[in-house]
Order: sequence, then C-alpha cells, then structure tokens
Amino acid sequence: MTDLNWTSRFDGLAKLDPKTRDYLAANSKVVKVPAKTTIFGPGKSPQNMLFLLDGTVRVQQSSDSGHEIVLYRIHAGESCVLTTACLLAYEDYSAEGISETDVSAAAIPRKVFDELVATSDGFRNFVFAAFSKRITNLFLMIDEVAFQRLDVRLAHKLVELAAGADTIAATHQNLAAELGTAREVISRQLQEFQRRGWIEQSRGKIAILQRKGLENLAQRNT
Amino acid sequence: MTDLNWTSRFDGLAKLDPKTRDYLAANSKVVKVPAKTTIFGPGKSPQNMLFLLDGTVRVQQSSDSGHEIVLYRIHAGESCVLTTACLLAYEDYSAEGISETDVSAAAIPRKVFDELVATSDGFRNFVFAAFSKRITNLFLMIDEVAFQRLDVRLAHKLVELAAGADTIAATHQNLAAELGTAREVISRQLQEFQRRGWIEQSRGKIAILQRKGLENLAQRNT
DNA sequence: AATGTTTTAGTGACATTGTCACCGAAACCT
DNA sequence: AGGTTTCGGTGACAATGTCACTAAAACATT
Repeated sequence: MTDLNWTSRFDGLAKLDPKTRDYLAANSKVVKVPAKTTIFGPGKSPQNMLFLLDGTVRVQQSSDSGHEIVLYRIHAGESCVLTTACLLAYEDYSAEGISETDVSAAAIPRKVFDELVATSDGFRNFVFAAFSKRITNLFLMIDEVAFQRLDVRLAHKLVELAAGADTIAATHQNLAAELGTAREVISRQLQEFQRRGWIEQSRGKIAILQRKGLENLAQRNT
Repeated sequence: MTDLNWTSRFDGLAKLDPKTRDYLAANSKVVKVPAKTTIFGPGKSPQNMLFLLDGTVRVQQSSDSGHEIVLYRIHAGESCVLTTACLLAYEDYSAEGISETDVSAAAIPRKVFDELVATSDGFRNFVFAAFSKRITNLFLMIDEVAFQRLDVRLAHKLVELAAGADTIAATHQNLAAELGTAREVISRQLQEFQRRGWIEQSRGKIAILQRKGLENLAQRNT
C-alpha cells in the first residue's frame, strides 16, 4: 500500500522508509476545505500540521491600516510551515492563510508530529528544509519589496499568476495586494503595459498578448 | 556543575533536564570571534549551530545592485536559526552574518544537534520556537518595509540603536543600510529631526536631545 | 426593461521617497 | 602642508504613494 498513500506525493517524504510512511498515513486524516476559507489567522490557530494534497493556500498579511500584502502561496506537495510553527508555538501570527481553491490536505496531530521528528531522520529533515526554504524566500521577498522597481515586480507577478495560461482573473485591487502597493499604481502600470501592446485589459481580467515583453522586463534587476 | 555551564544563560535551555544540559555543555565548544568578522555568508556556511553567549551579530542582505538592508540582529542568549538552517540545509543564503562586537558563542556540531532534537522535547521546542519567532519577525519586517513611512521607521530605529544611551555612533550610510533606503533620504530626515530639536548631528554620530519626540513619531502607525 | 447599488477602473493634484550628479567639509595619512 | 578618503549637503528630477473624485460595468431588484 505504501506506494499509494499520500506521502508519495511529497518529494521529501517519498524517500522515507516504508514503515514511517505507513505510520504517517495511518495516523493522519485527509481533510477537505472549500475555496475562500480562512484556514488559520489571528486568533485561529490550527490543531494539526498540514500537508497540502490539492489546491493552493494563500498566506497574506493585513495590517490595521487596511494595507494588504501576499507573503507566499502553498501548493500541492508542500507542507505549511506556519501551521507547524503554530503548533510548536512561539506566538500568534499576524498572517492568515486562505484557501484559494478547494483544498484537500493531510492533517497530522501534534503528537504524531513530535514522535516522527524524534524518530525519523528523514521526516526531521523534511520539516527543517521547509522552514529553511521559507526563510530564504522571505529574505528574497524583503529584498524585492525594498529595492525592486514596481514595473519589474508587476511584470514578474503577471507571468507568475498566468502560469502558462493567456489570461489572468484578477482585479487591480487584487494585484495591488499581491505586491503590497496601491490600486492606482497598478492601474497606471497596467495602462503602460497595455500601451506597449503586452496585455489587454477588461474588467477583472487581463489577457497576455506578448509574454516576452513582460518576461524581459521581469528579468531586469537594475 | 549544571548551574554554571553556558546553557543557564538561555531561557529555553535552562529548563532542560540536567542530563541534557550537561551533555550539551560537554559536546560543545566555546568559540570567540573578533568584531567585524563574517561568520556566515554566501559561499561560507558554518559547520556548527551557534548559541550566542556574548556580543551581537548583524544579519544583513546585500543585493547585487549595491543595496543593503539589515534583516535582524542576534543578541546574547539567542541562537542563530540561520546556522541551524544552513546545517540542515535547504540551499545557500543570500544573507550574511557579521559580528558587530567581539563575540563568543557555543558551537554545537550537527551530530549533537541531531541527537538532541531527537531525544529532548525541550531542546526540540527551543529550536522550533527560534524558527517560529524568526518567521514572525520577518513577517513584521515585510509589513514595515512595504507600508511604514520612513520618518516613522527612522525614529524607531534611532531609539532602538540608542538602547538607552544618548548618542548613536552611525553614519548616514549605516542608517540607510539599516532601513534599506538611500543615504540622501536619511540625511534629509535627520535634518528635519534636528530642525525639530530632537537630535544633534556630528560626523558619524547622533546625539539624542529629545527622546520623547522620536518615540512619539515611532509609535505612529498610520 | 428600468432603476438603484456595488464593484471596478480612470484621473489629476500633490506628497513622499528614490536616484543622480555634483560639491565641500572633516578626518586621516604621510 | 598637501593629498586622499570618508562623510554629509544639495538641487533636479523620476518613481511611487495618497487623496478626492468620476464614470463605467456588473449585479440585483422590481
């Protein structure tokens, strides 16, 4: 059965010895969450560590002043370090996690998590690697927010959100929250991109006409 | 001997059972590093996990474009999650750690670290709490960089750097790197602070005349 | 279909912050 | 004393953020 349990979908877990994987599968529960649900957030800490099987979760921060910024996304095949951190927990987070699509995830109770970290080298490495990766990522994000030009960041984000498709469903306000800026700024930049023939806008939707144009701009780091 | 070994200086470690603490003390080595040494950085990963006994370490990021920003500081009594992460390691970091003062630290080899994480609940909690705290902190920093006004951030930083004293030894360039902005911007803000009678400037040094003024500004978050 | 409401986007004026190209003063070094 | 480096000041301008307001599109209701 080992090859069929959910652990096979995680790069870092598939390498574990079969006994550990079976234990993990036996002591976890697959939960399903509809889209647009707040999975964790200020005052709502999760009771389990989550491994995402399907869908994506957006982790964002909303400050008191009404400003929003998307910190990162968790995709299928990744674990949520923040739920881990909450479990073990230092303090409340200002960030919240929201399902962007219908989501299914394997939930591991704290006790099982503790046991595995203690007994399985592979599992421990998986957990630390996830933390490590997240921190690296946040470092890069700080650099980007502090130093990258907005047109470059927006071009990058458009290519990323498109994910190969040729249209993006997002309002200017949505994009502003992705980058931590103001709607007006996004509107102006998108107009410029449109003027250059890279995109075409319609309400709540952006069509990509020349991906190359966006990609070239996104690759700049001056 | 337990009460005299270095673990007593760490809140999270002092609670461990004596056996674990003795083991930790017996299998670690106290290292000393002079000020202004790069402890870790791109291409220089540490071989041990570090617990800081004395001094402070500044962790900063230098992008290719010549921009710098200070991410955080590690003080005596704290562990360095980044060395931990390097050990267990996901990838190379773009950040570097530099001793600001002469530093002494307890170095724990990877093998001992692994053993303790596996066998000691308390040690494991300590490690995860450190990761967790760091991530929370980075979230706040992203929010600050993205949304806080620069005068507020600078006032806050001045109060922080003063640490109760009435003068700060720092060039405008240093302060710019703290906040991830440009020297000219700092110069202008400091002039404004001086005009208001809050500080007095001299080359490489800032005297705080009215801490209250700075504190009031720093507490704003609109 | 006509009407009112909400959401989304566009606009101009202005404030703040970042960038560039300079300059001059202070500290440092023989 | 003279040369060099570091530090800080300045003005012009560009990029981004904020505010107040408008208009169009989508939606809901009758």
